[in-house]
Amino acid sequence: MTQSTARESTRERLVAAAYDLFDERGYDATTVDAVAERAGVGRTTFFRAFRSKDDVVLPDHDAVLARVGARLDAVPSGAGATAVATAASEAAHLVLDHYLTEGDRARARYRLTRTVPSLRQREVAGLQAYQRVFREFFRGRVGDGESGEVRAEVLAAGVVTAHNHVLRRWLRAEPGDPVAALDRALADVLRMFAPPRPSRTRVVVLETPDDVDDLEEVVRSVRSALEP
Amino acid sequence: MTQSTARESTRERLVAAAYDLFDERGYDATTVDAVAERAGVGRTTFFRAFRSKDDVVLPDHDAVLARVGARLDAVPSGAGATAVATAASEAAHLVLDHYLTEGDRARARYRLTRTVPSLRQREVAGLQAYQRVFREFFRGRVGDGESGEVRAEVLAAGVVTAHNHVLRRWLRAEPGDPVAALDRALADVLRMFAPPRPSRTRVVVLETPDDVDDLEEVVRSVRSALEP
DNA sequence: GGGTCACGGGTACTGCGTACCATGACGGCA
DNA sequence: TGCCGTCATGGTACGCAGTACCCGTGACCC
Repeated sequence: MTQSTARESTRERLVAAAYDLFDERGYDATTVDAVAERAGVGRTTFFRAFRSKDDVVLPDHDAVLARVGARLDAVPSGAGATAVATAASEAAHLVLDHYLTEGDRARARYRLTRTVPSLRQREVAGLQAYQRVFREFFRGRVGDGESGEVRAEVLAAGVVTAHNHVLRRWLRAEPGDPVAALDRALADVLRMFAPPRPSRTRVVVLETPDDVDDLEEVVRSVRSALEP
Repeated sequence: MTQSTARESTRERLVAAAYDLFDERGYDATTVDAVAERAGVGRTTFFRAFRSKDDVVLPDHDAVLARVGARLDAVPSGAGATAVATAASEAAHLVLDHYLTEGDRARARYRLTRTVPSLRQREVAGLQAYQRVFREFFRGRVGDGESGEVRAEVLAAGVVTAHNHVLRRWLRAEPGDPVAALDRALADVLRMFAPPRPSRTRVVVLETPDDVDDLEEVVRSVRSALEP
């Protein structure tokens, strides 16, 4: 084995361990130490393979952003939701080549050539699920001291990340209905990015009389939410 | 003195100490301990006044996000590109006004007299990538019945991104006049949220005879739009 | 055999953010 | 006047991300 192959193996083991733990405990509850321990390597090795914990989910981030932006730039003004969803899907697929390892890439290419049409149909509806992912991600993180880069790039990278994770699980060829597998993977993504603690804080803007009426509804909902 | 006033005073002292230290050492080199010490309060008090170190320069974050959402919710589903773009621009300016008021106050009090590390190149490139992504997200959702919540989510991400970018650029000011650097950063953000150029692409559905009649009208309007 | 080099491991450190507990000031109350 | 609840504050300890530095190991070359 050459050195580069050995390093790739270590990196792959870290990725597998990380995603396993993300599935089990969620992203925030997964520590770097746990990832390194499960991968059977030291903590230092982890930070040599990845610049940060986020880097496991968002490798080579800048290149990804550039490619996504270039693909989206090709969408003409006034295009409908389907065109945008297709572009997002294609952009995500575009970066899969950058994300997946050699072995996964071969499998991905093989499967995508046969299943991309149906996948795209699925994506058009699935984009709304991704929006939920983003919403949940933001709810738990915006303004809570997360680094600015994470906040800034969630929108652009979130779709790629979710897509990546979904396809990564999907391409593992789970037996059974692939659509059901995709749904399970999506559920895993939602759980992975769920906020650590549900917020009991509600922000209400009062500018019009209707806002006051809405406030009463908010009060009721909060009150009921606080009931055991 | 009431308690709320005393707490406000503490908060103000913390803000003053923080910007003092940001001025002297830069944002990253300023620790929370140093801010608390200079303000003459304990570390715990700092985290009671601000949820995080970022919160010192990103105050009232949730409220601002709510205002953005409220503004965008006022746009009816199916509104045209101009209405959405206008709402987005107004919401962006609303947020920027809020934050830049804080910034102006601090800027008036504390001059950035020291040169701190210059803006990293990847941040400059990143802003352009965000610009494309956000614009495309908006463009794809215009008129397709998406809820205002989705638009709010997207623009909130953009606003947070943009504002954070401005502040980072400011706090890590480039060599030269910090005020001019801030103005340039602001100009970038405002340009980022400027309404996109009017589309020259029209999607026409032909299902009834009336549609054909409409096509002629479309042709005329496009033709006139193409006139200089 | 010895030197080099890439890689992994270990250790200690800084800093952010949280949890928990003690304290002292303030105000109500008997 | 003295007791007591409340609350802002401060101190301490902890967890975790990320960095710096040093050391061990094994492959490779001269």
